[in-house]
Amino acid sequence: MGKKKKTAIQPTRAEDYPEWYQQVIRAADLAEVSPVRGCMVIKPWGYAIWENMQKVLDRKFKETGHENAYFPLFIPLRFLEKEAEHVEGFAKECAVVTHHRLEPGKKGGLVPAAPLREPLIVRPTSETIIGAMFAKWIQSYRDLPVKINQWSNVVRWELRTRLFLRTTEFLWQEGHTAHASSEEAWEETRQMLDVYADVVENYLGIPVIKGEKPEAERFPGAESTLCIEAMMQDRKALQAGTSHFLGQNFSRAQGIKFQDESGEEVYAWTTSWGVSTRLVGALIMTHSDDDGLVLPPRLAPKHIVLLPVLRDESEKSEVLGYCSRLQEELAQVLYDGEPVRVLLDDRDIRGGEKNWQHIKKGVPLRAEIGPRDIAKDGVFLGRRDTGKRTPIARKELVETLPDLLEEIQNNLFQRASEMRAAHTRNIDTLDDFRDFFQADDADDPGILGGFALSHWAENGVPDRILEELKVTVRCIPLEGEEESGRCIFSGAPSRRRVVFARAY
RNA sequence: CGGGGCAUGGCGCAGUCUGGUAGCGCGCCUGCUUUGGGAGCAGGAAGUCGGGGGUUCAAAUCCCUCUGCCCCGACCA
Repeated sequence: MGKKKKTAIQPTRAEDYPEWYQQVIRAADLAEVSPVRGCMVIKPWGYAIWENMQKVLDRKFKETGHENAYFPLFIPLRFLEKEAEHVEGFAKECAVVTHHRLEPGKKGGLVPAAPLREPLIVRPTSETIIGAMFAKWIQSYRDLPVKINQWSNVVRWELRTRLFLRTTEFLWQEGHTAHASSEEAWEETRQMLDVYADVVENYLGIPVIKGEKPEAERFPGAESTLCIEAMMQDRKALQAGTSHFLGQNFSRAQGIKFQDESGEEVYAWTTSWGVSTRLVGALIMTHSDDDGLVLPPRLAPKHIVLLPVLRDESEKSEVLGYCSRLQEELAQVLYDGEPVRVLLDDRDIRGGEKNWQHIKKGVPLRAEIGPRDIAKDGVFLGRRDTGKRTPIARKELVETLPDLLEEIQNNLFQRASEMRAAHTRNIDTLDDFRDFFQADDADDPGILGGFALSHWAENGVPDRILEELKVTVRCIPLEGEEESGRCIFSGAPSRRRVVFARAY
């Protein structure tokens, strides 16, 4: 009997994936549930990851001509009522503010007093309030396009929450733009999807499929919803970002109109697009292993942690001196256009314990530095992605650090791509489809399927087999070759395969 | 909103059926010994047992009631 290898996270992914996810978050100290229903507290290590995402996204928004602004948290009820589909889509999950004062209650405590004349909705998304402002700002075709982004929090009263993936309040950015023509708005919608795909693939290291949502999954009020879909390690799909072409639906509802070059009054074409702290969840579920979080270097709050090996007092000052000189030296090195982020962890706790903490937090590189290493003017370097640990000379470390970090970055993307490829199949019959999503897999109990690429024709009728298997159409891919075939459910003609999966 | 469960030191739990001095593991603090992959031993701090009411000589335990949370379903970035 071989002893089971001890993992830092228990249970393992194979044993209980949802519980593993929670434990990774706890072990990496990313976030925890708050005393407030459905809301999380994002702790410094988790927030630093989000800040790094924000930084790169914000830069790309500005490079594509967008400006940041800020709109109110509260939306008057009547604003939301203007777009019928939109109201219906969000009505069930809104937090509503009905009072503006607290008074001592008769039985003690405090009770709401002073009802508001009109209830205020805590924004679930800001199309309506931003649209109302756009209507004021836009009069002439010369005022267009208007391209605004807002970094904010939103509230959706979800019935079931999971840290980062779905919480009552979450952080996100929402882009809102208005254009003079349909073509230009479409171009914007598509451009921002490309920006998202770029950031998610090249910074988060998560391969995505760009696609369009089928009608049933569209954003309420949108004419088209584009999305990027990623496969998590339990082979479920996670929607990582969306970009909506809103047509003239919202501009009609909110009176966003302008005079065109011929003097005619016409409605603007609008878009909206967003990504949220859910990306942190995607990051966790894509790269982490049974020892905890694994971070892609481009987003890691720290690239390398220096771990002094302190055996006794006499060596302490020499070791710490070497470490802080190395810290300064490494901080001069540039990676991804910025100084390498080095942490010197000189806390007075045991070396093994300390080492494991950084493994669980996903720091890409760990350098153990003791008298033996210093004698050779080097460090003992551990890679989080591969688990390899080897001695390396200080000079070589300093010279190759950017390449090494980039290699880790690429390796993670590569690994995730291979994982996705291994669980993506073309499927052409109903039997195969059913097997794919429900056959027993001895290697991964409870983890089934993946992405099934099958022909499908949208007919508005929910399919019983899909409901039974809990599978949905994740997207109709935008890229890749068309191929004529027949819908595996209805037999109706189809021009391309779509992505089916279980989803978060 | 339907169905099921739970509430006991910071975290995870036992104890409740059968009422009788508040327990365990982890974590935390102190000391000694250790130290190149999650240390060992010894000592210590920390709980009005979710709130309110009742039964009883006596309630974490029995009864009533309220509140909160979790799981399954519906909703869902």
